[in-house]
Amino acid sequence: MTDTVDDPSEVNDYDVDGKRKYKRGKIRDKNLDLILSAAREEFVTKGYSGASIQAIADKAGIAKANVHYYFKKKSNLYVAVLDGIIRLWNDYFDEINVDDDPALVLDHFIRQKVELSYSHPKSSKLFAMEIILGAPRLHDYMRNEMRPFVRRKVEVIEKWIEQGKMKPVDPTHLIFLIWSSTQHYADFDTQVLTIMNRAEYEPEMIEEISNFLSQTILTGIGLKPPKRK
Amino acid sequence: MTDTVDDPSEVNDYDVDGKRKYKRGKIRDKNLDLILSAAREEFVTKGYSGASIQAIADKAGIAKANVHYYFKKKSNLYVAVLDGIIRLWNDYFDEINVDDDPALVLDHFIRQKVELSYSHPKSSKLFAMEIILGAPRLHDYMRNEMRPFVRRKVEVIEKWIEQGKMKPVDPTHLIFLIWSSTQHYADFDTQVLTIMNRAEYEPEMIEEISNFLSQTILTGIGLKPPKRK
DNA sequence: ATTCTTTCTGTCTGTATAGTCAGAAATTGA
DNA sequence: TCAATTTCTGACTATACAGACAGAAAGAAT
Repeated sequence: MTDTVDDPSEVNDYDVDGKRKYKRGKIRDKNLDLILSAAREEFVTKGYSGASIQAIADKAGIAKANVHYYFKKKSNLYVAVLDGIIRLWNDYFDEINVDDDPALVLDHFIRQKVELSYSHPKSSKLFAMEIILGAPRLHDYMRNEMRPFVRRKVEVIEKWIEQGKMKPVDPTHLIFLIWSSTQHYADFDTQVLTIMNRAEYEPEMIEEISNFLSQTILTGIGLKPPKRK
Repeated sequence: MTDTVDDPSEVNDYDVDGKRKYKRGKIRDKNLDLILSAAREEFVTKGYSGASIQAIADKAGIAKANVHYYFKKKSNLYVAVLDGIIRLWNDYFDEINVDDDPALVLDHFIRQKVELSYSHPKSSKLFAMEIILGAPRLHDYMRNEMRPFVRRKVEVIEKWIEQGKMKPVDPTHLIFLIWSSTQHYADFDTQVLTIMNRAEYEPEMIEEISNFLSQTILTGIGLKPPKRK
């Protein structure tokens, strides 16, 4: 886990031999957890500037000064929250390779992303907000992680096309299409639900959405959507 | 035009007979313009809370107190900006009807939305941010304008399906798919450009994007994309 | 029991910022 | 020219908030 304190040298869990100097207490972990999830909630409903440490502290049931004990500056807390989101994202990213069946892989990818939007809408929104604002804190991540990730997928898709497994389409735009259409249901849930006249998503809707997107996109690029029972 | 001041009765352009009491000056119009576009810029890069009236005033070349003369409260200015965006949106929404050719209409709709994302990225972003934050100021608009708009389109698409003009797909999700995939290029431009390793969009890219989306989506719902020369 | 470390908190400070206000300056209309 | 109206501004107020800090409380290790 990335250090959550400002200056890692200030509170260092490990000595020079890599052995623990002290047991990282349950207290610390519990509080970090409380603070991080309160922060996620606060940041996503108010935006970075609109969020207040006091509100986060209240939500977490912790004194404001104690939040500052764990995270010296607001921006550190924010980065820590984003960090968690990126880790979550990466866990879901799995690699694909040339021998795989495009239809199966893309179907799985789409369903996975819809699922993620459904299970972690707040994370999706926070990530979206950060990018809309110009991603000042995510530039490195995007250059160093996102771009290579996309490039690897693009290469595989290009091979598939060479092998005649699918119609020649621009793989990058295909990935954008999948990202945008799936994340839409998390990021714009307010709009989606208002228009569909619902209070919240139901599992059947998620199934419906996945089916529609998988069907439409796969067909759109000349693949036969895999059968679902 | 909607009144931009807080209490419309305070500064009223019209007397009881509906005749102008005084000519609305060029000064006023010019300044409203300056302020609104500075505000759009500021809000979209900082978010609502992060934006400061001072910064907006500076950008507009107007004293802060004078900004408050035109817009008594920050939130009024913000709403005025959103108002402008919605008006712009509505101008682009054109009605469709049963006799139209689905492929032509949807192709046109997609290209129109990509074009709008390209020409007004900031408006798109601001709108997106507001919805992500839960659309506290847009609930009415969505219930009263957006939902009926979607419903009208949905009805037409359903008729098309009955007439066998296209595959049976859920029209609402189709509209979401078009919205999300097109707006993505405006809202997430930072991500898109970083991944594509470009500094900014070029007209050819816009053409490329439109072609890809129109091709893929139309094919996906069983329509033959119209020929382009 | 003693000492060391971590955890916690009340209080304080400085700063950024929305919004007010009284009156000056400019513009317009007669 | 004069009076009415709009436009503009500097100075001020109130408030919300991030962050600092010193020291108290709790916990762990010996």
